[in-house]
Amino acid sequence: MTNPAADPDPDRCLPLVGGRGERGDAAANRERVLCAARRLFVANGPAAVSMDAVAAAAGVGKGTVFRRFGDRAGLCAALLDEGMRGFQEAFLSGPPPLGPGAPAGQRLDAFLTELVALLDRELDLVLAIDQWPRGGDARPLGSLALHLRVLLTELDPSLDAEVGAEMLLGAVNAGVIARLRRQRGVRVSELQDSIRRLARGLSPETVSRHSAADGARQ
Amino acid sequence: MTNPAADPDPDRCLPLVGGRGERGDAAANRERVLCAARRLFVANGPAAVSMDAVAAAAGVGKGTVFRRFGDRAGLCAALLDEGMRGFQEAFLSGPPPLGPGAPAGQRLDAFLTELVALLDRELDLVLAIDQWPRGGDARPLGSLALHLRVLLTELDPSLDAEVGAEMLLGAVNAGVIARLRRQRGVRVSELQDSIRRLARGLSPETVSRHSAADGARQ
DNA sequence: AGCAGAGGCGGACCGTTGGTCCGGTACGTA
DNA sequence: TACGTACCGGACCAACGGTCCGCCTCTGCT
Repeated sequence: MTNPAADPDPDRCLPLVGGRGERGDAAANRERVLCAARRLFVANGPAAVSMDAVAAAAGVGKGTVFRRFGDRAGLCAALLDEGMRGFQEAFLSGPPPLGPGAPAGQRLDAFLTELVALLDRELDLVLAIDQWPRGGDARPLGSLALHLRVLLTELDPSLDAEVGAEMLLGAVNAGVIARLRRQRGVRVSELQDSIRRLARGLSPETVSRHSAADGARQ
Repeated sequence: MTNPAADPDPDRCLPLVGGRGERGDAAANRERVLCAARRLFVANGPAAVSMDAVAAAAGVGKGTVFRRFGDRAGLCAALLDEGMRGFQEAFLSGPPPLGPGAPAGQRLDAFLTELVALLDRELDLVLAIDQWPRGGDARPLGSLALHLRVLLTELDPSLDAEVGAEMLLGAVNAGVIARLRRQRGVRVSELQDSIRRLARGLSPETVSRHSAADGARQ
């Protein structure tokens, strides 16, 4: 890129996503690619955008894109990760009820509520990423499953948190949300209600107790 | 479309999957393609098999495959439909508790239990089909959602069956089951337990009632 | 049985895509 | 300022999904 002197702006490369030792132009290009990719993914629909297009829109060569992100999956992961970061932080170290400190029941409700909101906000992107074929094994949102598992275990050590977490996450996968929101015009709050209710069923006894005792209704 | 006014043959359009009016060799070839496709999909993994390969394995030309099934999605649909037919019939006209006649609570449990069993049995295939990119809008298992909705409504008219059905189906999507079964070695019965429990949460009040009154526990 | 026509069959063909490679270039450092 | 190096770009490749059209086979009629 003949980029007239990569901008001197320092915080351009801040997004610690990239290593410190990264060269200035490299960092700038990563940012550009990420930005262009996001834009195209959301605009032209998920599967309708080629890597060529991303490179072109970003104003860089195709090789640059592949060098940076390995392959399509890598690019998707980077994109998703970007949007997910805030949520993760809020969960790990933010204020209750989403962050640590609140009773597990409340945290679970907050987690699911916020998750659905986030998915809805980023629907096009998550949809695009989710439904990519190559993603046979590597699944994004992996860390979400972990968090959810912890919450479930804390809520009721006797239930199978592994299974529960996966199923809950599956219940609100991008396809489901897209269908309900776009084709049936369901409101976000209804989705949030439903997923919370679903979760409540996981541990038949404990849940009703926590629901009443914790005031986890909201 | 040289078809001169609907053909006189009546059963031509009936079983639209295996048309009677189909020429003998055509039917044979369809069978061969379906069979080869199934084999390859399951063996070589989902995304790793090209239409070329299917045609070759079936011993027919590529054109034949596309003529028969339209495109990749069509082939997948045909394949899935094949395995799903039995389940559908059992639900629509088989004996209770899966078939009509049993209380909704029991039918729901039977439905979910059998569904998970079926998905597990056909996992590789469903996985292959599910995770195909082109499937942006058209989703297989569409009729399942409908059945499930009916059941849920019958169970408790006050709850949002649309959302519930989609979420429950999402909770047991192929990816989820594959992950739990293959990577974590979870048993099918555990999955069945969990999905039933999840469903139970959908209607907080009614469910516990039905659970006790219907004896839907098992 | 023989014939004629409809329809299926095959595989060459096309445009596009994900992904690779290497010569040239700009960056960061001594 | 001069150098080594890492990065950039876009030409390149193989493979794929899907289309097309001429040939051949099956089927229904006489």
